[in-house]
Amino acid sequence: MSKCARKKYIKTNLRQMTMETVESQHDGNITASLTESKSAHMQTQTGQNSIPALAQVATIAETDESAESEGVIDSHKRREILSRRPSYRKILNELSSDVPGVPKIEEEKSEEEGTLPNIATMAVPTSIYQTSTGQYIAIAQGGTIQISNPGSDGVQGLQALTMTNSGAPPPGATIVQYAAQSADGTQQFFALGSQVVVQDEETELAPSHMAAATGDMPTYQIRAPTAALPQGVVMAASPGSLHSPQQLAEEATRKRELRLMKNREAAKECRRRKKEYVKCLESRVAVLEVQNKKLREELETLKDVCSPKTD
DNA sequence: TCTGCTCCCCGTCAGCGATC
DNA sequence: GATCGCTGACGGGGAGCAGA
Repeated sequence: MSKCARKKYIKTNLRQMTMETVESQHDGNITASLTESKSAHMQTQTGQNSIPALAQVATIAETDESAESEGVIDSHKRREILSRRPSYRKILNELSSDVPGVPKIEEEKSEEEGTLPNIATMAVPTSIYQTSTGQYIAIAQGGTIQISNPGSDGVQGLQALTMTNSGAPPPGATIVQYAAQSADGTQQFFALGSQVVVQDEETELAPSHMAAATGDMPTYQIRAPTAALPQGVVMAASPGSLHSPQQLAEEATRKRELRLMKNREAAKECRRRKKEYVKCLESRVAVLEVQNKKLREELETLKDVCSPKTD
């Protein structure tokens, strides 16, 4: 079995174990199964195959080749099970409602709702981008660009937010390069062609991390000297206006790029939630272990008190 | 220094459920 | 029924580490 295949097979088995764990949680057997799962997971992370849980997986993976084919056969069934699994947020919130002290994952107020009411009318279908440092850049109607720093780290040096189309990009495709902080302290966008996005005059010039701290977000304007509409923004063509096959192809490419971009962001968010979920479960395990220990001690104490003394 | 392994992160695809 | 968001699965790449 190749390294990659073995790795995936182990992953799959671990995942199956985790799934059983989650299901058993819903049945109320939280502590034991969770602990098992956690230990299995942690053991795998450390690569120590002498520990029982991993040894079990390793045995499956390395000595029982027939299990692999069975695993392939069962993959559809497993997939069916997995596909019905509720989201992490859902599971966590269910757990939270059962047990006080477990923080809930907040329903995210989407940036679209909160800060960008006009996004729906914008040409760029997804108007919120995130830089590699977590900054959110939103393009609002009229070419206004908003930058939001979720953290307090501020922006150091040059960052690039580049959106390109794989293959041959259609004319008009958005290419945005974001220079977060230039040497002279100003912030600029470089959009398609030679357009420069400059800070809105009405906005007070403030460091981005300050803006994040105060909630004030600087706004930016795409300066397009020759066009009424900012050319760095891809305007959505109405279906009726698409005639030639080339235009249709461009539209399809644009849609695909948009979908990929959205999915990319969704995957990031999903992974973030998953991490949060796992952290929460781990902290719960810790709490329950302490609780369990206390109860055992209490039991022993009661036993000592109640049992008749023997010589 | 090189090689192999493991872990982690990311982008993409596929499939499902929810919503319109 | 179409669209959208979410998430598991998959494959790739980089970083760190241990052994040759």
